[in-house]
Amino acid sequence: MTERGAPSLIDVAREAGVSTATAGRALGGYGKVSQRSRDRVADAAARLGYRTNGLARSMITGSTQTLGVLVSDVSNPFFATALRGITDVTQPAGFEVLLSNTGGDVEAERRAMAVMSEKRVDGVIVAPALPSEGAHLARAIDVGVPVVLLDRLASGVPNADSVTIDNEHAVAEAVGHLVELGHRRIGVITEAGGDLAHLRKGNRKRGLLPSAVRLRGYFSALADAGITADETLVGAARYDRESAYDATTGLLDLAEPPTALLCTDNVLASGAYRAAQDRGLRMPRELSLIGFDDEPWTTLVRPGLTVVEQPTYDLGVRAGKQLLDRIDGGPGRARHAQLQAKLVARDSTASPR
Amino acid sequence: MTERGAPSLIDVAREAGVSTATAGRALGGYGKVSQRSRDRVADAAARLGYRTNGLARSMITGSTQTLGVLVSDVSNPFFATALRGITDVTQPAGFEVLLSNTGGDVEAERRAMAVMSEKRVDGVIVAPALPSEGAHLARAIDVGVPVVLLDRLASGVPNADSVTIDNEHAVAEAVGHLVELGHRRIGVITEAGGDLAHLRKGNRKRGLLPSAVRLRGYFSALADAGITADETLVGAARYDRESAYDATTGLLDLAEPPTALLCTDNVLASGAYRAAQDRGLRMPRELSLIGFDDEPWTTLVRPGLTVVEQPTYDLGVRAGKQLLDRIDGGPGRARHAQLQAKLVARDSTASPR
DNA sequence: ACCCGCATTGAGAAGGTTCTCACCCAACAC
DNA sequence: GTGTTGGGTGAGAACCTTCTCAATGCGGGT
Repeated sequence: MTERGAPSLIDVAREAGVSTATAGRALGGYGKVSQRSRDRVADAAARLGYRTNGLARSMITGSTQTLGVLVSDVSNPFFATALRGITDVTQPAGFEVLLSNTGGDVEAERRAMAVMSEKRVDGVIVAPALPSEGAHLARAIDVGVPVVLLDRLASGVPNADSVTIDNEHAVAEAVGHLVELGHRRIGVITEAGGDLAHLRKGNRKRGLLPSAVRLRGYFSALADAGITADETLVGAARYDRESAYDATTGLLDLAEPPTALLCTDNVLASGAYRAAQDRGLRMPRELSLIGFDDEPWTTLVRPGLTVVEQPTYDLGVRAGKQLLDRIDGGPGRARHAQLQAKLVARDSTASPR
Repeated sequence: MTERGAPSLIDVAREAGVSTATAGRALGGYGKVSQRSRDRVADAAARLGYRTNGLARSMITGSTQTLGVLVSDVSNPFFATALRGITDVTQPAGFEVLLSNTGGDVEAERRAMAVMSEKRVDGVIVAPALPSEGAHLARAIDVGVPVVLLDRLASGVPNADSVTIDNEHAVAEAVGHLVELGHRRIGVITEAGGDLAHLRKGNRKRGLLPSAVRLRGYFSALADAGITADETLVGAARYDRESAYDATTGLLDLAEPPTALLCTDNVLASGAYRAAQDRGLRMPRELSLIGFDDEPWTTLVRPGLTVVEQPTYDLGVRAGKQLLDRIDGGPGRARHAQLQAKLVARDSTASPR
């Protein structure tokens, strides 16, 4: 049926009766070719079913027209949406996306980075699994692969561009909203556990997951409002709904439970929402709840969930654009873009009783 | 800073004092190399910061260890989840995924397929945007690129493997559930418009979108239950929530409105749910509603939505496995896997008043 | 008749790896 | 001593394109 071994430029050239140089020029759209030759080559190529060998081309041109994207989980709506933003801006520019799922494992991320590098991608967008570890990213930049950080700043990677959300401001707005409504006991459900004292002291943003930045933003927003933070109101959860459910239940069981709850993430928010529902708590009268990141369900649910809406799609778009710019412009001073989230007040927040 | 032009195998060989052949063997893990040579080469490579050039390797081995994935929208949870299934099974096997968003446009899909082909991917998984058009897929198979169809069967591609959901059975179960509860006027909200008479007559599955297959399943399930279908109960919508909202409102405005509603998709289901809520209809007492495809919100909402749960993640896993098998085993008779969906009864369905 | 400029073309190198094949040398059997 | 194995090695081809550079043909000016 089909001859194994696709026809090469040499075959096309022979069929058209020209040299491979001319055939290449005609098909590749570079250099000068007479109309006559162009036609004959095009004919021959069509006849043989010729497909350019991108590998050979990339080898000589030094460009693969391919970008690497490294995220921990594509099935997470946040990353899926950002990814869509990336492809929407890079595909029209002629770039394809090589996707890698790191599953949140730094070692996997390191390997993936090496593979990207071997495959000679023209650049990489990465949401570092563990922002404290950036050595492998720095190495990539050293060998000439542009890197754009997405959603989180890794430490030890001074030359990487970044596109992130202004989490501190976002949380400040959310806390401000609650304070304005009259809340004083404001709890938080967060994925970021660990040493709270240490977290509250530091002020660097590099090396922290967004949830940690948000948690710190929560503390400083409380301070700004003149409220002394109560660390028992910090509900630490793993990154899943059930865990958030339990953490929420824990806070509501306190002798003096919070009158409002801020979730640093949408997955956690769904768990918290559920916990409040199951307890028969009337939102917003008996509990105010704020989620992070907008999603379809937040408007479907009764009461509708007040959320901090992240410009997730734009995050991807900006990262894609930034990478294209960097590929085009070559190395230089790193650029850091920070997008603003905005509070969308719905019916899950109100003044406490 | 960094010397432009990465070190090549030649450099490593010189540094290690061996031939390029030996250096290649040591680093590539093929052929025989003495321990002594292996060590010296490894040292030299580390010293120079050598990275294998995957392009050159692929050119000679004929394998890129890369798979193409073509979907209409990665940000759609369905595709995002399936994609996760794909990567989870193909990455451990040493394959990377080249992703392309077709946006549901056949022309874009055609172009993407050409690019994949030029980049010499080892195989492709595709959810055809327009199942009636399969010529470009058939062409890929002809030139030796294995193709696995995901979620929908394209016509004119006899040699492609496929992994799909048994939509007919899934819908039959949903309709059966409603009939059993006593419903006779069962409406449907669907993305598949067009010629109903023609659709009801045919019985091929190729060339139809899942929503069309489901709509046909709806008709035959009604027939099986001895209910004569009323085509005014078919609410045709575009593929978005607002349109589903309107279609639902339309059905509920009928002189004899349906007592139960089946949605052929989760996006449509969210619109329908909203419409019922806004009308003040008490579910399930005044209206029973069934969605398609499970998602977090369906359990968050009150009443919880009864759904037909698709094994979306598994769909991806199976497609990935099938493609690996095909790459491994070479061409042969096409294999078609069909996964079963299952009805998950929650609180949005009950007997009509 | 001669030379110049211009448009087009072709031969061959380059890009970096793996594969083929011949060769070397030590070890071992007869 | 000769023949035979076999591990280890290296030279060079092969993969397929783009790039470089020299060469060709031709019209027009002198």
